[in-house]
Amino acid sequence: MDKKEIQRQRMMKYFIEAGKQIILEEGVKNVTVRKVADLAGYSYATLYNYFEDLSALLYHCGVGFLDECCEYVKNAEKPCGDDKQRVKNSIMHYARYFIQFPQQFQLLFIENMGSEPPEEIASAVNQPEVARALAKILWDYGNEIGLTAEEAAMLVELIGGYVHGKLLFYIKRTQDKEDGKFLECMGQELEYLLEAVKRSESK
Amino acid sequence: MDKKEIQRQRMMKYFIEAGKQIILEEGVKNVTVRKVADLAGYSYATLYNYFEDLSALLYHCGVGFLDECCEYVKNAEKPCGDDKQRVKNSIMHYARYFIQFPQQFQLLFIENMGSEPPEEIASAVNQPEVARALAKILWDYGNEIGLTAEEAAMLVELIGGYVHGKLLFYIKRTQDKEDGKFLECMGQELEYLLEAVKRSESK
DNA sequence: AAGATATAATTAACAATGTTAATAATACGA
DNA sequence: TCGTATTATTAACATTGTTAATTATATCTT
Repeated sequence: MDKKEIQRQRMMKYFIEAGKQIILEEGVKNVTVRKVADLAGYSYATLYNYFEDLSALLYHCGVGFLDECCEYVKNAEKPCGDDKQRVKNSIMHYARYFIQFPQQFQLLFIENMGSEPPEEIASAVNQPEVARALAKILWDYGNEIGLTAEEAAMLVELIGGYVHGKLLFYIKRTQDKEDGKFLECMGQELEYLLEAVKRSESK
Repeated sequence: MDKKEIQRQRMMKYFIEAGKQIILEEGVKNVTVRKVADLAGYSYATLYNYFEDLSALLYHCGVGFLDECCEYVKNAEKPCGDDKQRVKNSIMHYARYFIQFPQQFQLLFIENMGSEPPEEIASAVNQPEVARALAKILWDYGNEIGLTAEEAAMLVELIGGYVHGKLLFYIKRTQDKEDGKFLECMGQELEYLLEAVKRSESK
């Protein structure tokens, strides 16, 4: 009965894996219907039996990468250090992931898909688990140091905006390759912000 | 002698104006060599006598928009209010410009040109006047409230990252149209950050 | 001023792209 | 085993950026 569904899922996975591989090796803008189908072992038109269009396939690739990113961040949680350092470390690992895989930032935050994500993965795309997890970590920290709910929410927005803005600049700059320096600066700036917020609270 | 140069500049302007118009009316990704040339009153191949390729034309459009943005921000400077409010207002106007003209943010910060900017406008693209102006305003403010040079530099990075990150999210969300709410939140968040930094300084 | 030459503009053409329609192959049920 | 429904493939189309070949225009020399 849902034998068909199993087969369909499997086919989709073949195309998605091919797409992810090309994204990693050649970049998002080099993903082409024919290349993906070739790599998956099918003809280009076959792809359209499983995906509305190319952007639907790319959204599915994005979900896959988001899962990997989420796991990457979770695995990096070290219990050592004080609360502020733990929070900072989680955010830094999130950034580190995209420094390591710039194409995924390109896909998830920069590339214009030209159409909405497929319904079945819309929430995974628009409210990614990793984003919610980081927001929660930050929110809890805010509460711990005595921020009001509004202040904690603003802190989440401030840091979320800051991290993605910096990453946007980093990814677009083709020449800057000194990852270490970039992450080092980001660490200092996060440290400064978190410390300022904390000290401002205990005025 | 440089009669030729004058003519060349004029021709370039025709194409650039056509490009800017299409960007405003149909968006960056709908700019096409043939459309631009049509609107400028020439054949598509003629464009290549004046621009290396399409992305060179787009860079020139970007410079034009950056100039307009710079003027927009400068004209919005109101002398009323305290230092913090003046600084906040400048940043808000910068953001307001891109809320009003999302296509320009798309062009300047999101779109992947696929090649480096033409040499003669590389600095205007990479270190835009408006960015330097805003950085200076913020830096001066940091000094006024007693920050060290390093701290002031970090504040510039924090706010620059934050603003562009938030704009990135706003521009990519196709459905959210409530500009007022977005700018209102940004105002509150900037206020909170600036206040936190100030209070943290006068510990 | 007239012909020769350099410069600029246009048309024709190409390869690559996403996408769809027509066609071939395959699987499945009676 | 035959007929039908499903799935895969090939052919085709319109657009895209870009270049080569060709035509028109301006400039210079005598």
